[in-house]
Amino acid sequence: MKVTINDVAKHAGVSMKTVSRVINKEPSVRKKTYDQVMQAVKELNYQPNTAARNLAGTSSFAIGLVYDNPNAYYIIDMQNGVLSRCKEEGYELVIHPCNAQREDMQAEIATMIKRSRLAGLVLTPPLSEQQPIIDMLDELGVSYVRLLSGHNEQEENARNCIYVDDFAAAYEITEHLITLGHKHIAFVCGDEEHKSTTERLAGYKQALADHQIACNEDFIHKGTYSFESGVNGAKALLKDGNPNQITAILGGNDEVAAGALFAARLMNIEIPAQLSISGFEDSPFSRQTWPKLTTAHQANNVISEHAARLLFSKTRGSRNHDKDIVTTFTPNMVVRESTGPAPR
Amino acid sequence: MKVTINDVAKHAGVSMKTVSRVINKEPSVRKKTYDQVMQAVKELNYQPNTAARNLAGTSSFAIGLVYDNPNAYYIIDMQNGVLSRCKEEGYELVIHPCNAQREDMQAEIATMIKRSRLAGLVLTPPLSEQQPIIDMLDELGVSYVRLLSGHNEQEENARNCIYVDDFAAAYEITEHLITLGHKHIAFVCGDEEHKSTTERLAGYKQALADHQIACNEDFIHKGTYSFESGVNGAKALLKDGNPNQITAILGGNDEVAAGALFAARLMNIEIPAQLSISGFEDSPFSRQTWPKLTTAHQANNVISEHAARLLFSKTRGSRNHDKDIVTTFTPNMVVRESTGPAPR
DNA sequence: AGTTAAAATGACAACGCTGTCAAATAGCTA
DNA sequence: TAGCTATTTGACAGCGTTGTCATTTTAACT
Repeated sequence: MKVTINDVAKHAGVSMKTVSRVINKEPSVRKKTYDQVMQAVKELNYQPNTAARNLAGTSSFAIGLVYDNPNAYYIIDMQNGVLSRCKEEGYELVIHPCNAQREDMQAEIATMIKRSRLAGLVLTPPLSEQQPIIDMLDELGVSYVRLLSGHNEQEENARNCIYVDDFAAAYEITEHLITLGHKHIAFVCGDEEHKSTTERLAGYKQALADHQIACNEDFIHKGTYSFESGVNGAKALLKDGNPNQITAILGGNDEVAAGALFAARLMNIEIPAQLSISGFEDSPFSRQTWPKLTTAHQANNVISEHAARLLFSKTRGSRNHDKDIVTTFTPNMVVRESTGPAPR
Repeated sequence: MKVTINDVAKHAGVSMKTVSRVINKEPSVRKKTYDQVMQAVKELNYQPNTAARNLAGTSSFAIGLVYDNPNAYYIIDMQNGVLSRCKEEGYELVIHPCNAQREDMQAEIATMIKRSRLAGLVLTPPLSEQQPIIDMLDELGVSYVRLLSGHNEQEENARNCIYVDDFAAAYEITEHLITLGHKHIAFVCGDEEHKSTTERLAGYKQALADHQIACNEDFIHKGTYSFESGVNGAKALLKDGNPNQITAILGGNDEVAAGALFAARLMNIEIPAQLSISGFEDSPFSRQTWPKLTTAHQANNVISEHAARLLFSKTRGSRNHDKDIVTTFTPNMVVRESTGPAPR
């Protein structure tokens, strides 16, 4: 029933170690030997025991995905991307949702790493932005890859980062609205402490500046990345009969935009005839509102797959070529029905 | 740096085996000894090595979550529920998304079980409904828990099932609509092969029957559990000026309902003034539409936590008491703004 | 105090694999 | 063909736990 490496070795007429070499794709195994072993593996339907490999080997065959993010779509995409890479490499994925608020979060992560002897970690925002965590990981000597908002700064410490250029995306969307004739464009920010918020806001401001549109601080509403925040933000911006004559709202993400859409509906405002609204991220969500959201497509599963790729390239003896790993992703604008020409 | 069980043993002045007993909460350890060991564990900050435990022990410290479901909210909730239980028990969770379409799915699952020597499996619908998979698991001798639509039938093989009573929930929602005066109530089904579809449809029919309302097969639209299907379903049901005078639509789930909402909007139908729409599952989604959806709340994280609980109660020497494990959950109706009195 | 059963603890060999290092073989050159 | 190096293979000892079973300690009796 249970097939061990020893069985395979006997069946192929070689030593256990040679089988091990084949399994691990180590070099210096003659083609003929390799084939013999593979044949035996197939015939016996041998499955290497992960626990034993983890225990005996230098590094384990598991990586971790750590997140503190309430957005289900985001997480699932991230997870799937990393998972697909793991499958490819024969690694296991240990997922670890956590709460940045909690005091013991760091200790918890450290515990997990030790217990599972993780080979590496993929960190998603906003955790990836927290220096204390990074410091702890460095101290523990675990390799990790951070998903960050921004663009590759060519810095030394950028080696283990994957960037999403939110600045560029926000710039593009804002410019799109400007081209449509909008002059009073508001922005409902996501969580202040997320770097994506800063980046998106900066892109928005830059686009305004480049088109000689003064940036009115009243047009910027501070909020969080949630539907409710979108509702409140839009309500606040448009209250008292929209004195600022806002004709477009940029949502911090799709949920915020959906919230703004919701608020607009409550106020009997026609979208996009009277008000344009755009989102961010292109979650499935943005296709399930009415009207559908203009947004910036961010292929989270691809991004996270590359994160895992990068991690593996560092973990193992760089068998992978770093060359084909993209480290900066720029979301593309997707124009749908929620944005239109500015009303006059 | 690395603390082993041996270090703890020395520090506490006992044998390795005794430390092991403490770690595993085995009986027959004197309180005094127990305290000594725990103290040493704390002082040295000892973390048991999962790989070694998996290798040496009879069963491993990992369970698997297998799913084939595109619904991100559903998966995340399920995952979180199982994960919280795992954390409690010191287990790891191996997640395994898969595609029921693929030929090699079964082999893949078997491989995963063998590689990781999983202690058990949690199966979510629709995979949990597929007999071939169940047979394979039985053959492999792995313990598992199935999440199913239906109610506990007290059958022998129901021992490892957690039920969600979709029948009752559909009945409740339909009755709610009937009470509001609706007589022409349509149903947009989810995927035909999902048991939840059958159950929900049956509940709907039963409610109609109990209230002497004839069931018109034209009111039943076969579709899938997707937004698009909701759009298409509603369009089909209401086309040509709504000849059937449908005043309410029951969506197969929240996404379908949101799709119906979308379609209604396209047709300039007021919700709920002209048409009531209700969903199913109470995903975050249902609170982010306009108007918010009436739906049936299904606490997926609680449900899955109980699934894990049940699994652990079977896996280990029934240290857990089966008694406090709920095996049938009935979703509660949540009335929001998408349903209202029937127009006259 | 002496006997016996029950409870608590410990010694030691697995678990299935990989790292280390030594041995064997192959591929050269002279 | 001997002599040498580079390549390929194998023997064996761990990795950090737990299972088995023997041993010691405690408790509960005469």
